[in-house]
Amino acid sequence: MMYSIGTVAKKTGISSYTLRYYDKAGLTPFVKRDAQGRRVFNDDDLDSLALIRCLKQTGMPLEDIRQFISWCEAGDQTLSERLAMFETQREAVVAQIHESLKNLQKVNHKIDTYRQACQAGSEAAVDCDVISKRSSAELLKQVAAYEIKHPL
Amino acid sequence: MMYSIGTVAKKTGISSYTLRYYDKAGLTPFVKRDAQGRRVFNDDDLDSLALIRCLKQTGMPLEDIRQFISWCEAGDQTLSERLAMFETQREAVVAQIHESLKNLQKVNHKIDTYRQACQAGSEAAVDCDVISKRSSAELLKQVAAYEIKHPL
DNA sequence: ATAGGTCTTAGAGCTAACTCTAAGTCAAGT
DNA sequence: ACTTGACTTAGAGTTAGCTCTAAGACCTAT
Repeated sequence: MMYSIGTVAKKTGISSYTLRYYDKAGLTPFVKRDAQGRRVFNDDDLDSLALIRCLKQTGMPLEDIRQFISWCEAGDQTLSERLAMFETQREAVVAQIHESLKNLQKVNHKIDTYRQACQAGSEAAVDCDVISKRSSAELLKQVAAYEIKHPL
Repeated sequence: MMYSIGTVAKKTGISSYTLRYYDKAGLTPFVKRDAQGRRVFNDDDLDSLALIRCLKQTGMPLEDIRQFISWCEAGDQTLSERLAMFETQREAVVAQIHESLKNLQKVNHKIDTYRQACQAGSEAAVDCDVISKRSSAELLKQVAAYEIKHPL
């Protein structure tokens, strides 16, 4: 299947402005053009866009993504660089999740104390601001519960 | 204990430029001044900074954090707004973790295939690009393993 | 008393990642 | 034939969140 930039924008939620910006930045050198010079996306291109979005979401700057794409274009002699990149990026994602779990813990604790404060009608009544340290296991269970409601 | 802006910068890793920027933006109206007009931070202020950082990390814009802080300054009649804010923010954090788990899954899969490709010396040999869907439970186990190495 | 360090302010500059504008091409529909 | 609409380009503008500069005040140690 072939898709125009507008169609891809709708399908992916990435605006056509942004898609052109990515193209100019060298993130999508694989996108072909038609006789009129307009971009024509195929299904592989959509997969690549999904990967670009994934990398971006993990906090990778566009410049690094561009590097990765150019390794892909270069072929098999860059396989180990690409593997190393993803291994580094895995560390980043796991650390990110770790950070988020800490933030979740803090937010949960705030919810606990504000619930009590709302009941009491006053903040002063509940100022034992010691974190009721929920275990990591409990936090993971909480995420897992969300997970069950909204599967991957 | 009292701390100068420079000391707080070192303690928190937030630059003094940024601390002044936050102050100008209304995020830290609680910070007192000395006779010379210099900012003086106490331990409560450090706690508030930690909370500000937490909210920022969960993706909340500074403007919303400013709103929250001004609710805090306003006292008990804003308790329910603050509770509602944290409840919303919890949803955001959980969704964030959910996104990160999806990204982790994708990155893991890439690592799997690039390992095989590196072995084979060629990408073409491994192009069965079907995601070897790891269960969410497995992903959570992976995070939990990290968790054990680097406890909260 | 003078140099160094830390602070103050207002405001300019920077970066990443868009986001949009202007001017123009092209093809399809009425 | 002509309008509509989607596309093209180069390049300007925007936003958030810093990051720094310049000019000056003040305290402390030599």
